[in-house]
Amino acid sequence: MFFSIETSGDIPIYEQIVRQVKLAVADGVLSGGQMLPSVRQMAADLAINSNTIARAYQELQNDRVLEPLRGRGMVVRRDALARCTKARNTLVADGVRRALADAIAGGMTADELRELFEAELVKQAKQEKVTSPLRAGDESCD
Amino acid sequence: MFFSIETSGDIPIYEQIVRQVKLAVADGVLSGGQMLPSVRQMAADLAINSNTIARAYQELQNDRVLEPLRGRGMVVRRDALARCTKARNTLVADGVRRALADAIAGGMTADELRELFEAELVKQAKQEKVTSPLRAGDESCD
Amino acid sequence: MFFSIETSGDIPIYEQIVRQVKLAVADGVLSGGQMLPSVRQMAADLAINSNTIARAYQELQNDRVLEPLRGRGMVVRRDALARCTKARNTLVADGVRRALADAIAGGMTADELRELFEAELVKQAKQEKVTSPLRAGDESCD
Amino acid sequence: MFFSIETSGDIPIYEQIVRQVKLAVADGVLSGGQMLPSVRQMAADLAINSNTIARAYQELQNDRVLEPLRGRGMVVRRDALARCTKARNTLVADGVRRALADAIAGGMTADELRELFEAELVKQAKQEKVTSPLRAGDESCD
DNA sequence: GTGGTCTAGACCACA
DNA sequence: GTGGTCTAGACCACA
Repeated sequence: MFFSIETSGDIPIYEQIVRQVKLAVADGVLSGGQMLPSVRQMAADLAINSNTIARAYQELQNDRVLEPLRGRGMVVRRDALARCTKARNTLVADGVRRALADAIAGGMTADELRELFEAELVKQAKQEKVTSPLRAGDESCD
Repeated sequence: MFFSIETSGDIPIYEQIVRQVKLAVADGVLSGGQMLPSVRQMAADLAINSNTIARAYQELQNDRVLEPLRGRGMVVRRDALARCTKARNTLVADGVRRALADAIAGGMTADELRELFEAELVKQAKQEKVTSPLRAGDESCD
Repeated sequence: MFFSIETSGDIPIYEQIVRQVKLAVADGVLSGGQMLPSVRQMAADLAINSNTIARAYQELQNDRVLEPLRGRGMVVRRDALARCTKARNTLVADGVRRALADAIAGGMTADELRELFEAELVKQAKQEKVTSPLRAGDESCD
Repeated sequence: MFFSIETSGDIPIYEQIVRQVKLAVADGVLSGGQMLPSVRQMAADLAINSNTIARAYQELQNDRVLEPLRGRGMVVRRDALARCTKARNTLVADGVRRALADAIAGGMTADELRELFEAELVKQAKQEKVTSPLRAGDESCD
């Protein structure tokens, strides 16, 4: 479990955690039945107040991604994958939609947009290679 | 100038105005020398606190998109187009970048992403035809 | 807006508020477009910490019952009625279901249950008459 | 004795056990003089911390449903039936009462409530036939 | 004025 | 040990 939290920046900490957990489940990095670090543990790891972690866990419970095992901690629900994949899709689609709306309102053409999209896609794909251990050594110059 | 403001939702009102003005300039709907409605006028039109409009205008002035016309209101600067086009590009690119980052973190493949992107693109292009006054009367059945 | 909060008892305060708001909307006492007391106001009225109220409002926002009017406060959403009616129905059905399950597991017969149900129903109906100002003076002996 | 325990969900495990024992006694499935599995046995069967079982047994002893048989475990008291029937009645009545209170607060009419109640009753009665060993083989198509 | 976030710290029930 | 709730109080952006 690796979370990267930005304490400055406009997204609330608990939201960052919620989003990262959901994306990790969608990605398969986190799967059904797996336990999450305890509230206190994670608070210590991230140097964040435990109330903030508790709030994130609470929200993940409301969203039926986690379930409590009484007295033992929080687990990823067996049926969380479908839900998180769906959440990821709407999250991404919403982002794309908003960006497109701005682009069109600003007079960008479809072709300019496609170009921009592909450029960002290869940029991130390249970065992904560097980050992920899977194909290390494979990446071209940066 | 038609603005559409959402008083619910997560984007501050003043920021919605700033963005819409910049995009309108980038699009060519607003061009150099054109005047904007007075703070009072716009506040009345949008049923919004005039401080909020004032703040938006202030930010647009800081960003050198508008300039005050001594006691007669705000005008779009002659040199605003290039600046707004640039602003639009980074705005869109940032949106795309964030969406891509989420998508990749959530395990979406490049192909799934391209598909989603194209789907949203045609959706918005279609809507654009209906909305925009440019080719009114041209659109086929919906 | 009348809320009755029990600070002792096993239901969290913020949950009590959430439930009462939803039921009030379902009942029609609270309707779309109506504003709720500000967080601070309600905290003062109920003599409860404002964080607790904020948490309730937050949950009501997540459940799409309330929406924020930036800088002005929280309003009941126009489409909240249907949602709250549904929430009420599942809330009540769940309660009934659990009670029935216990009853059956404990060997109660259907007829005993019906009797108990009707008894409680008239009891509460009577109390309702007393509480509600509509038909005061109408109630029989208690 | 078959218990079904939910480790997620809002009811404490020890309380689930207490309730299920009482209901079993009220139902006649468990009767006076009958022995319960030892704390260890039951903890092993249910894959649950033995402290939790011990706590449930303790509470059942306090409520005079079980009594210790000097070093040989716990037995159902001869006089437990009446007590458990009463407990069952108040348990069910409380549940019904709470559900009714919510229903009325939410503006449900008495008739809607009766309909809902009857619907749940037949649902559970049907399920009961399938579940219970009493009339296995008797149920019609589902 | 409005709501939202975060912290520090207390206290609780539960396993 | 686990999570959950609540308080007091600070700080923030926004209208």
